[in-house]
Amino acid sequence: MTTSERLIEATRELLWERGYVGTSPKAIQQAAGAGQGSMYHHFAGKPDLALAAIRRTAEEMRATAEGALNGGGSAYARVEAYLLRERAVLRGCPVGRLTMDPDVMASEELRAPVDETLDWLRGRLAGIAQEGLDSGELAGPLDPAELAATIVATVQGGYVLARASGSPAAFDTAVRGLLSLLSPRTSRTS
Amino acid sequence: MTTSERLIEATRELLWERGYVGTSPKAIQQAAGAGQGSMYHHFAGKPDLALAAIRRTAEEMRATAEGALNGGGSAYARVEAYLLRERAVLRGCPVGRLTMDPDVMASEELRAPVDETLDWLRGRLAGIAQEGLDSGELAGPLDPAELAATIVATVQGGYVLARASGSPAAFDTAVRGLLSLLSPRTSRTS
DNA sequence: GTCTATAATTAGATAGAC
DNA sequence: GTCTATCTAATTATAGAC
Repeated sequence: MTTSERLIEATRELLWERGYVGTSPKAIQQAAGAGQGSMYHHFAGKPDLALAAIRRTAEEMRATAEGALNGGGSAYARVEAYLLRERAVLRGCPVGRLTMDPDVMASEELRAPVDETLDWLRGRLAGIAQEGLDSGELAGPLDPAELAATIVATVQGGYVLARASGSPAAFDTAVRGLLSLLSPRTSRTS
Repeated sequence: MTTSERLIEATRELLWERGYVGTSPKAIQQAAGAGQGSMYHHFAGKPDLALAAIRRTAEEMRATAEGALNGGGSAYARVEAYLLRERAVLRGCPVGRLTMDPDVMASEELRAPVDETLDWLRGRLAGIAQEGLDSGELAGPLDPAELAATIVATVQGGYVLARASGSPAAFDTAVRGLLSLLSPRTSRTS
């Protein structure tokens, strides 16, 4: 792996673990096994390096989500596959956690990949929800965009609950609750 | 307000805005209008002051939630009141955001109030969900604890979506989606 | 209780040799 | 491309006068 690659990968790990504010150039250099001069040769500074790292992480998250969402089956089955896919729950979402980073949110450039990724995910899920409504698998009145936002929010919030309690169980519990609400297999009408 | 009070309040604001890692003693002192000696006289250091601030914020969040949840009406109405209560959405949850702070999560003492608050909230909502199930307002099979976790997760994740997009709208969208799923007023059976 | 030194360490770079 | 100074400011305190 090239030095530039190692710097980006080290930054990705540290951003995930400690966030932007909590990640120092020195820590990046040590994790990457690169000197100061090397880092500043390849990147203009911490924001520039973070941008490269965030873009790559965003791309990876998108690819991972797409892998679960295009697996075929009913709309419900695809959403379920997305919700139940394996996750490093206690590490949190490497993209979503950046929204709690003041310096990332303050930078138009750094926030853009975060926004675009979550926005893409919502759109993708809304499309699937729409299919479910069209086929009658999901019975309205339900708004596809609202459902999609609820699904993404449950996942992002599931990470919060899991980290707070120190156990992945809380994430799973939230997801199971959502799946019960979405489940087309059982009547829940009062 | 006493100096000690001003230090705690300033710390609460800064923890909400910038997190623990992003908040320096100097910034706290300036915001509180207190000198270094003053801060270290009243508190042992940054962790000690943060603990006082986090405990107070946790207590406040609990009181605010309780205010919405004990408003009377049906189970659905109380959950709705909680979900639709006014929030500084773009600021995020002052308790939930701490779960993304590595130094807070690494400290048993600092994490405890965060864990306890979200745990209390889940329990409180589970009780209300149970009432809804008992009265037939909500039709099973739904697990009260799962529903509660989904509700809290949707709120916590709603903050993430809102901050990512730079607009409170995403929070509202996620909440409306959840309310539609919970709504007892309409048949959604396939 | 509050204030002003003082200080070791880190943050975030720049400069220039190799 | 990488390395070793060098640099200014911030971080997180401690010491001791007032």
